[in-house]
Amino acid sequence: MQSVHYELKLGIEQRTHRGWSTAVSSAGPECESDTHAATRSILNLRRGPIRYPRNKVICLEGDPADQILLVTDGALRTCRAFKDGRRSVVAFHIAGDLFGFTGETTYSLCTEAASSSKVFHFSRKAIKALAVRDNRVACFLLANTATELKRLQEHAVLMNRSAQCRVVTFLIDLSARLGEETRLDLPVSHRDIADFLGLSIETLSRAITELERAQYIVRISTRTLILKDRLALMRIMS
Amino acid sequence: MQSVHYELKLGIEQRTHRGWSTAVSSAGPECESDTHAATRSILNLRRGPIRYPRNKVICLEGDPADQILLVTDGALRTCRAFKDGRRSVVAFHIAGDLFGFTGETTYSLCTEAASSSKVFHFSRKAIKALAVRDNRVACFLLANTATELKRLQEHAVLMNRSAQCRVVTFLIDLSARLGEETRLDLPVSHRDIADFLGLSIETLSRAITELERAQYIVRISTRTLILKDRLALMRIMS
DNA sequence: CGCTGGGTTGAAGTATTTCAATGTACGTGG
DNA sequence: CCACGTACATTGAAATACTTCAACCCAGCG
Repeated sequence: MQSVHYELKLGIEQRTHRGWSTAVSSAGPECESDTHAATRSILNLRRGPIRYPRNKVICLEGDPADQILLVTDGALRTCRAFKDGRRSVVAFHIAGDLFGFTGETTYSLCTEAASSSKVFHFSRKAIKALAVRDNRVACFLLANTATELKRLQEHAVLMNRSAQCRVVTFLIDLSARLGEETRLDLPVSHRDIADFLGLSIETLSRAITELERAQYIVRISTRTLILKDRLALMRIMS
Repeated sequence: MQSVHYELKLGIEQRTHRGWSTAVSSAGPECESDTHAATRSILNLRRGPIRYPRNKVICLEGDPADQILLVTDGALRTCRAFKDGRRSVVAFHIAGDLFGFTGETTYSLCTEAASSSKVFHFSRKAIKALAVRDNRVACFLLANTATELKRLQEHAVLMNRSAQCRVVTFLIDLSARLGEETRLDLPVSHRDIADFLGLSIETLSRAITELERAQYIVRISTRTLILKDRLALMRIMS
């Protein structure tokens, strides 16, 4: 295995990419001084990286929740499928995101590769044991879970808003997470985005078309957009 | 101040009520053995209880996030209001719920009393300091945050479903949280529920009327329902 | 070359919202 | 105790945002 540099991310601005080395998200200034040590301890427990092709199921709903994941490349989705063929995507996880911590003994959601991805696996038991010994680790996990919580709260807020607003917010948000101001390479399909935003793919498509017609964005291809007029987009988010 | 018994809740089933003594939610079996000690440590830091009348703002969006709340009576809502007069309710917090932990330095949501409520306040700094010294506390906070996360995930899933399904799920869910099988005393207004479910009050009202017409529930008053046919309700949740 | 999966676009259908009117509970003051 | 006002809830009819259905396009790939 090649030597690896782990870069610490304390804010989206500081995200950097170097090979497949990855940044681990940290929330707030809570344990700032100790975050580095905590991530290092955790990373020592890593297994992988394992490579998953697009649409590969990583954790199934109902499986024992015995692992925690760190995405180093690509994008994962946590979702639930219904009998009628519909599906909800609850969250996307991109490079740098550590997730999968839960109080439950089994996963209540399914985790799949939304695009070809690389993932570190951690034994939940081992991390838990580490957290009990070392409260920098516990604090780190707490901060991480708080970040996930915050993101989901914003998502909940978003769900009461119009299709146009949801789409724009998603695009701006994703561009921030990816650390790209203007060029946006969608790491997930329209289907995934639609299921995430609670819209049909058609409405999503139409919303994007509308944004292009208004000259706020430009479509290079279906998967890459240029956010041309961020101010106007922000205004739509209102 | 009267002597108080704090009852530990490890599952909804075990919830009990005795005077204003309260149960503190704990998520999963993670730190099971230590939860009691952790809650005791935390509770030593309590200030209050403070009584809030309905609609009283407790934390404003943008305020420094320097406290954590434990509801002992009534119900709170965390929400965000928009310029156009609309509002999203992100979560309800009822007796036994500890919340407000965040990685951010300021609150991103507003917390208000959804009904007349009693609340313990904790200094976030003090709790944080405690967590750093005592990792049972850190684990407890982690478990608690994980519970909040889980609840929000389920809510996200719910938002892609029909109005009828959302309403039924809300009712069943709330009855479980309140520990009442059949009789459901709504601790929040229809307005609040509608904003929580992303529906108009009219659709909410119609959905409930529909359930009554189908004989699945009975309306004692606008604020108290009898869940008559849980099986049928479950079927609608599908 | 044609197939397949994903994306776009238009027209028709539908669930939910909005608007408007009526009803009901609750607290206040006479 | 009743009258009154206000806030909340219900119900119907009209409007609409979004979905569904269907056709078409387009890129990647065997």
